[in-house]
Amino acid sequence: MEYNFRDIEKKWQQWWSENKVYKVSNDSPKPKCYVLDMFPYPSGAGLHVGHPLGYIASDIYSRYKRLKGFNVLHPMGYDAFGLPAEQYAIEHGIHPAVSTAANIKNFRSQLDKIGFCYDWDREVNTSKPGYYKWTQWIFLQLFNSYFCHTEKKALPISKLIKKYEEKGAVPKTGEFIPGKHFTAEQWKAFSEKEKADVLMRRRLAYCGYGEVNWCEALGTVLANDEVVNGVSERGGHPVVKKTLRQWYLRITEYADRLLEGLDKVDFSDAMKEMQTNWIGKSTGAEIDFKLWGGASPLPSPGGEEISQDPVKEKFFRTADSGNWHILKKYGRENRKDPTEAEDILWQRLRNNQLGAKVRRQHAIQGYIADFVFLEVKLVIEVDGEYHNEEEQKIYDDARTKFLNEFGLQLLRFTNEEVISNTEKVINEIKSSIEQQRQKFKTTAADGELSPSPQGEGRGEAKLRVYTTRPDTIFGVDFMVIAPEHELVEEITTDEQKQAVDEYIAYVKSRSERERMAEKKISGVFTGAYALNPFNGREIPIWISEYVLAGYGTGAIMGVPCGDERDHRFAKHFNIPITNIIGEYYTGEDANPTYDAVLENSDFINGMKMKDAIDVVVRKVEEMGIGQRKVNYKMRDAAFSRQRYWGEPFPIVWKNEIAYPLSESELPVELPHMDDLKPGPDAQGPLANLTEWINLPSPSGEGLGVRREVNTMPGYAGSSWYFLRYMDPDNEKEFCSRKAADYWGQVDLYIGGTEHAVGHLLYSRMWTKFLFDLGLIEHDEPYKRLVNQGMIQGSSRFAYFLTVNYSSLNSESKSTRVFLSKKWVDIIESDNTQKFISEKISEVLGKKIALHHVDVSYGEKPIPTHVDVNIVDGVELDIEAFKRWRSGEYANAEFILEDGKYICGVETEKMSKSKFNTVNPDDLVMKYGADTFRMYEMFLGPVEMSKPWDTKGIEGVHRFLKKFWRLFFKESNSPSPQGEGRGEAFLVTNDEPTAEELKVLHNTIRKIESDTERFSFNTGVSAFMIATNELTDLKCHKRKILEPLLILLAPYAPHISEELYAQLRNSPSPPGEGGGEASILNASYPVFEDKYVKETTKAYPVAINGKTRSELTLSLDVTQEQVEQIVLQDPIVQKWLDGKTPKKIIYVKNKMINVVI
RNA sequence: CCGGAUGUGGUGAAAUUGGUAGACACGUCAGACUUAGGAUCUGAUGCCGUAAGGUGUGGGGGUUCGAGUCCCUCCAUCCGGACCA
Repeated sequence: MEYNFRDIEKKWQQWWSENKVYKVSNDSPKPKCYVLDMFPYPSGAGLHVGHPLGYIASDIYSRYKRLKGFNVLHPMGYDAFGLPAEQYAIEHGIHPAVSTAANIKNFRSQLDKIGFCYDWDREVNTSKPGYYKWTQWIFLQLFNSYFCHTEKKALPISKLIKKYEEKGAVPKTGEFIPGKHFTAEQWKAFSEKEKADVLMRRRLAYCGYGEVNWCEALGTVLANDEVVNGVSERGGHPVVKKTLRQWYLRITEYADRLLEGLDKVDFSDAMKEMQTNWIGKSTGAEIDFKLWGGASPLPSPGGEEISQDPVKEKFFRTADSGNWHILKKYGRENRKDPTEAEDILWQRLRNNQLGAKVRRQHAIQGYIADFVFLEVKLVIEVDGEYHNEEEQKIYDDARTKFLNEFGLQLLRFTNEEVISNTEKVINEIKSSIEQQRQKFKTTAADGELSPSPQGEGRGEAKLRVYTTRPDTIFGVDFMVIAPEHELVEEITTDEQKQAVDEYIAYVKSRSERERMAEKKISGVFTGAYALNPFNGREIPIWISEYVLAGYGTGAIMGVPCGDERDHRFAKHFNIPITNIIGEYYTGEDANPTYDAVLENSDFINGMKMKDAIDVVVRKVEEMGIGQRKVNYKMRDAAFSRQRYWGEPFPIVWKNEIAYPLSESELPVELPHMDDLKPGPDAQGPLANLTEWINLPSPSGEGLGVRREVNTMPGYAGSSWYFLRYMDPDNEKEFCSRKAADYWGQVDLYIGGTEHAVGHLLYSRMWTKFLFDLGLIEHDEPYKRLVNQGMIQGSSRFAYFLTVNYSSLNSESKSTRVFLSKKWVDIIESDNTQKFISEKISEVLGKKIALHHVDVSYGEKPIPTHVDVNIVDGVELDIEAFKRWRSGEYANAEFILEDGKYICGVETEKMSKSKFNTVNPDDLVMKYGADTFRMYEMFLGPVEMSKPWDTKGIEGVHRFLKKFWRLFFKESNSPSPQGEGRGEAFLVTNDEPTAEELKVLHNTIRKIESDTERFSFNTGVSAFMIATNELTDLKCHKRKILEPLLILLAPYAPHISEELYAQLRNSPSPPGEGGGEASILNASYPVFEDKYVKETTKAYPVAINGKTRSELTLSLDVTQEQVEQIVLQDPIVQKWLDGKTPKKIIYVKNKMINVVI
């Protein structure tokens, strides 16, 4: 009887499905085991052979654990929301719901063919309301929670409100900063809007502002990888950064716990390192540097006294050289100090008292305004008595003009006005704010939440940097600020303005990715200087894209002798380098050492760098110019997308305040839309659905309640799906506590490293959050993580030259001539084109009498991808190639080698466009699922990336056939169908020999340990070895084959199930309820040491480390005995050549080495 | 650029703790059986060499009786870098 895998696999897949053999119960006396594959996105391209790699590994493991007596949860489902479906809809007019459903259907049918043991009754789909209701529900919990820094966990926001009502938000130590801190009384006086804004600063899901890649031409926001060289991938339109209101998850609050949690999980060190780096915790200090105008003092015009305050000095110097009166202005200010009037006004304006945030003494384009409401562009000036002075008037007018040019409204009061008629002044300011607000249609929320790296409520002109190396403070030779830094505009001098503007424009056109990937050093000098607070040294301030706005303060101090990037920067721009680390710095390369003894470093001279760090930080804190600071590279996770195909937010807006919907209003279903074009003002498509957006006001006031139109990102649904599998149909909860407690953590999670920092961190955070709320009992979702390698494509290339020729009786023609690889290599190396040209003439000449042939000399053969499915190894199926691509190459000519066309080979990413994808369906059809599964495993270690080559699959298929022949004699003559086993069945009930038992038990040990440690490739090879050995021994004994079959069942379930049934003398599947007859419920064979014990060992005998001989010795020989035996060995004697060995090394059970 | 990983025959790979490098397969070559072979079986196969032998795990250096494995250094390739999932 032959191994008819098609019938066998079909039969058993059907039987498994009909009998629901993979259905898993949440209630079992067996120990539980949760094996999970990373959530697949059902892409339109379907599965290629790379995808199932991890699924097969986890399937083998699941089946293995089941045989070992575990209740195994092994589910599968779909991360069905996502950008590709939306993009497909825009391009092809197919609704995402439709294409996604079709993709899922295809996906499922592909999976089914491979014979996985998923419990399909637990399938989940993130785009179904029954699922995303709970995604929205969890979002609401995040929205309604804050992170308590004392308890280091999430708590309900109601607790925070209570705290504010009772105690306000006052600092335990340090100064009370208006705008940041407030008293309980102030809290109570806040408007609803103000309260909402304050709370928004703490919610775990919050609204803020963020930059996106905006493409005006496409009217849409683009993903980073949709932007190439500053233009959109589709269409090549320009892309710029645009600031939009966005939702965020405050994952940064969990940074420390995400780091600590890594100690509790079994992830690879590489994975832990990647997450650690991503979180990027660093300890350092923030240090303020005062701004300074320039290196050499300008001659003092008119004998005016020059300010001693470098801050103000700076603005004098950066002004137009003709503006000598500005000096006067700052001279005046310098004398003035905060006036009584200013103080009065400040007390009335600060802290949002007029519904807008105010800054005092804030620098704008080289001017320092007394008060500025940035959000409404309103400037308040309080003047002394000297505004009648002629020149001051000129200046004031010029200034007003200037401010107007920048769209700033200026309001001017005298000191007396403010002091004597404060209310009037306040009212005037109030109405101006209103006017301005109308004018700009901005909201209070805009200004409130815009980042303010300068510190709240204080407009002093200083540059705050973050550094992890405060010890290098005296090695600072320049400052670098991010191009987006708030100070850029303010500090840039007129001379440098053009250069800076050009540079900013250049940076704006680049993606963050490109900025970080850029090798070339770029930057521009602002013209401004900062002062080193310790020695007063002037430090030039530069702008460069290698400093990112989002990290630290968006400004760094450049220490070229100690930092590689700073060093390159200094070299490139010829900035002199200060050496503070003596001979540690060679002048060639930076040395980031911590061990050097500091030089040129004032009060820390002679100190070791690592010791100096603390000294400097303390000094900085003492001086009040900065503080110790822990920083994280990780940023809060952007949680909204300007897209259609995602979860709608359960949020409505009223008067610019976000209100959560109640649980009873969930799910907020995604409304149907036919046209998915973007909404106005960079909003997502949902913004076009007026009737959906606008809701009647709950209090009956009519209009004004609008739905949130953003949708959630792809990782929303996938951040908690592992919990839904535990209780997929629960309509009352996202997952019952009972189910969550029963299944607990995922015991084994398999997926690619591409999720290392995205999905894995988010889902870990959500788990911690749900844990904080007391909804689940684990705060780490995945106990053990295995990363599968990527299967790359092995592309095949054909090479052609375009040849022009003419025959004697017709006009000239042009044709493509494909050259086999050999000729291509010859052309590339020897340049023997004449030879090739003759070949071409020869080929063409067979058909027509040639008159003239013209090969474009100097042109190399052009490689073109060939579909790997029409190439056998490297040999091209020319006939198939001619039919390929609707006959594009039907008329091409071929120059062969040995009658074959040999293709070139290159390893690339597997993708349709490279014609190197291999569909598992085809392989399953040709060789069967069992062969396919085992071959995928046989390719190499699961964790390793490797190129796919279908060639080797034959070997695995041969193995299964050989294995089959241990049970059945394959007859050459076809036997009548349905006859079942007859005399062809070879299995006997004879007692096995010691040798046979040794083979079996060696295999049990090997397979068990290999499966346990995911070494499936060596596992497959162990099956091959066992089968080869048993074939040699002509072993057909039940007592050997049945345990072997159980070992094989996780790897090749179909053939095992069939042979198991045959062994049980039941040629057809057991009937209903006959589950115990299935191999799935067999018990795993137990390894017994006694069958594999050895008494002797063939030792390699090495002379000076080189193996020269072999001696078989008993395992219990002593060193003396070994020396004696070894010295008598003729080969050893030959190598000794009469000499006495210096030493004989004998390692029991390993080797013997004779040292001469 | 930053971070991670990987480099072993013609190919995929094995060598679990520093101890016989290349198991198991693919491919290739030779042979057997056969009307036939893209079936099956047998043998050979890292490289140089008729052989003895030499040489060999990306390159260079080191530790060791002994290094694919440990250390230093250089190089190459692949993956990820926050709106692809």
